[in-house]
Amino acid sequence: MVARKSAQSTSENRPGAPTLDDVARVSGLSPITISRALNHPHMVRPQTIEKVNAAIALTGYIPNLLAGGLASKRSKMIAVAVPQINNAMFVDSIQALSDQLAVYGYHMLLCLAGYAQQSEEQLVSAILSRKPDGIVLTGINHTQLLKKRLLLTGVPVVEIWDLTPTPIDMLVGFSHEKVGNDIAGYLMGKGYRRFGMVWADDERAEIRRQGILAGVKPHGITDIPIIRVPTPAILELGRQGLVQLMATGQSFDAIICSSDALAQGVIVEAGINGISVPAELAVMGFGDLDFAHCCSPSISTVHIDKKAIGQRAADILIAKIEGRPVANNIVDVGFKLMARQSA
Amino acid sequence: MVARKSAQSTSENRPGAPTLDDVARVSGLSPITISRALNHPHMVRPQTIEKVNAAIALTGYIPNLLAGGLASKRSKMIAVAVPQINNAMFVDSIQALSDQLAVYGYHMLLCLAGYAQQSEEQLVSAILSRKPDGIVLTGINHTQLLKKRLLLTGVPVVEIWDLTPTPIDMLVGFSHEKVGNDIAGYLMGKGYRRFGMVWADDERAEIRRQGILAGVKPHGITDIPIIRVPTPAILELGRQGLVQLMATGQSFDAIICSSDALAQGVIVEAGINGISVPAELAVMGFGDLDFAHCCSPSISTVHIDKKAIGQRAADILIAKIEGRPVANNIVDVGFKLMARQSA
DNA sequence: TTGTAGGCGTTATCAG
DNA sequence: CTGATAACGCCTACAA
Repeated sequence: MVARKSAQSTSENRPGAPTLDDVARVSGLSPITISRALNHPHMVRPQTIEKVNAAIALTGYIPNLLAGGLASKRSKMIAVAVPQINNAMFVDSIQALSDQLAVYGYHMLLCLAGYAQQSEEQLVSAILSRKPDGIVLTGINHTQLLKKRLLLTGVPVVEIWDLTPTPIDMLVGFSHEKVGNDIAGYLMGKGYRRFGMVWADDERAEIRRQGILAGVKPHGITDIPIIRVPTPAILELGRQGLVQLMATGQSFDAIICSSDALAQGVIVEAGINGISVPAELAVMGFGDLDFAHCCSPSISTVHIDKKAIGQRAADILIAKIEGRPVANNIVDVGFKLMARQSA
Repeated sequence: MVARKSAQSTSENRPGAPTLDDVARVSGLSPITISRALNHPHMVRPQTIEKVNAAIALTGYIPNLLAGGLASKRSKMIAVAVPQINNAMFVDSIQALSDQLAVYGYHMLLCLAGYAQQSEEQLVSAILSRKPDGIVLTGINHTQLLKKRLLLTGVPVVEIWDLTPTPIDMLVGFSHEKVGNDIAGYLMGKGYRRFGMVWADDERAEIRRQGILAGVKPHGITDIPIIRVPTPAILELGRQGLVQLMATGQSFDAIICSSDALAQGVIVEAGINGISVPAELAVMGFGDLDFAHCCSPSISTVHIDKKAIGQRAADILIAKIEGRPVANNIVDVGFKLMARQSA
C-alpha cells in the first residue's frame, strides 16, 4: 500500500472496460475524434483513422451502444413482435428480416408473446423502453391504446403478414380474404362441393375462412363443417381433424386446411383409412411450407413469399428511419395458388 | 407568436418524451423516488407508489432503458446467437428460452448468422457493444479470440445443444456422440447391417456420425456410404438423398438420417418407388420433430427435450447474473431413442 | 422512507 | 479536419 505502481498509459489501475477516453489517451487524440473515426470515417483523415485503429487494438476497446444510443437518440435496434416462432409460417420471414436488418447494421430484439400469453400491448410497451429505432408487428389487429402509444412516440412501425388500407404506419403483407376467395374459386372450379375444414385458431386464418365462405356462397353453399385446432398447427392435429370430421357422419369431397402441416396430417390419416387423395378426397393447404411440393401426393396450397415479407419490411423500415424516401408505405407481396396433386 | 400559453405543469412546452424528472415534478416527489417505485417497490411506501403511478399515467412516461442500463450497468437483455432459425431443431429451444427469460424480466436480442454467413466472432463482438447481461451461444466450437473476448468481458455465457467438460462458462445440452452410439446400437440390435446415410452439413451432425461409425466398427463395418446435403435439412433433400444412394448401385437395409425431415423425405421417396418401410428398408431420423410420431409409418428417431434446453439455459444464466448460486454449470438434458415403425 | 450529488460512456453543437 | 463543452436520462452511492 506504500507506493502504487505508476499508472500505465491504458487501464492498468482502472477496473472497468476500456472506454473512448482510454483510446483517446493512448492515441493522443480527443474522444470525439475516436467517435468520429468509428461512426463517420469520412470526416476523419485516413492516417488519423489508422492511429485510432491501432489504439483500439491495443486497448481492446468495445464501444458501448447504450451510451451511444442515449446520446445520439438512435439505438440501431429494431424490435420485432411475433406471436410465436415455433409456427413454421413466420420463421422464414423472421430469418429474412434479421438478415436484411444486419445488412443495414441493425440488430433485432425479438419478442414472442409465447405461452405466457403476455398481451402484445404489454409486450410493446415494455419494448419501447429500449428505444428501438423501429418496430415490426405481426398482423393488423392491435389495441387502440397500443396504436395511440405508438403514434405518440413516433417510432416507425411496419405491420406484416396482413393487409389493410389503414396501417399504423407502414405494411408488408397480402390479403387473406383474397386468398380465401381464390381457394374457394379453385376448388369450385375443380368441381368439389362437399367441403370440410380443419382450421387453426388464428385471426388471419379466420379471415381466410371468411373469404372462402364468401367465395362459395354464390354457389349456394352457406356453411362448411369445421374442426378447430390450436396453434401451432402440426401434422397430428390434421390427422385428428379428419377423424373428427368423419365422425360427424357427413361425406366430404374436399378438406380445406388452414396450413400445410394440417393438410399433411389429413393426407396421412386418409392414407391410413384407405381413402385415396385426391381421387376420393381432395386436400388443400396454405403456406407452401418446404415439404408441400415434394410430399406424395404433393399438396395443393397457396404460396406466400415469406422471405420477401421480411426483406421488404426491413427495407422500408430502415429507409424511413434513415430519412430516405419510401415509395409506398403499403407493400402487397401477393400470393400464388399452387395447383398440385392433392386437390 | 406574441404571447405563449403559460407552460403547463407537464411537458406542454418540451419537445422530448417525458422523463423521470417530469414524473417527479408532477408527483411532487424526487426523481430517485420514482426510480425506486419502479425498480424496487419494496423500498417505497405503498401510498407513495400510488402517487407515482398516477403521475406516470398522467405524463405517459416510458422509462429509458438505455439510460438505465448505462447508469446501472445492467441491461436486462440477453443476447442469443443461433446459426439459423429456419432450422426446425432450434426453434422450440429459442421459444422456450424467450418465454423463460420473459418470466425473469429479460429481453432477447436474437442474432442469426444467416445467409450472410457473418462469422459468429464478428456477430458476438458486435453484440457485446449492447452490453447484454448474458449470452447464449449455440454449440461449443468457437474461435479462440471469441472465447478470450468473452472471458475478458466476464459476461455469463451459456452454450447450448452440445456437451463438453470444458464449456466457456455454463452449458445445457447433450452428447451427440452418445446419440450416434445409441443409434448404431439400436440398428445393429435390430439386425440391420447395410447402412446408408443422408446427412446435413452441420458440425453437431458430424459428431453424431462419428458416434455411429464408432458404434458399428466393432461389428466389422468400417464405412457407411453417405450423401451430404446442405442445411436447413428439408424433406426434399431426403428424397434426393435416397435417389442418390440408390444410384450408387449398392443395396441398403437401413438409411440413417441426420434429421427427421430428411427421414420423412427418404420414406416418401421409398414409397414412390414401391419400397416398403421398414420391411424392405428401415429409416432412422433425429430430433423427434412434431410430425415424427404421427407420420405413417411413424419415424424411429431420437427425442431431444428442446424446450428444456431453452428453459434450463435461461434458468442458470439468470441465476448467475443475479448472483444466485448455480448448482451445476453443466446440464446434460440427455436424449431418448424412440423406437417406432420406420426402423 | 426519502433526498442530494455525481457520474455512467457517448455524441451534438459549436468553435477553431 | 479536430477539439472543448454540455447534454442524454437514469442510478449508485451516501446522507438525512
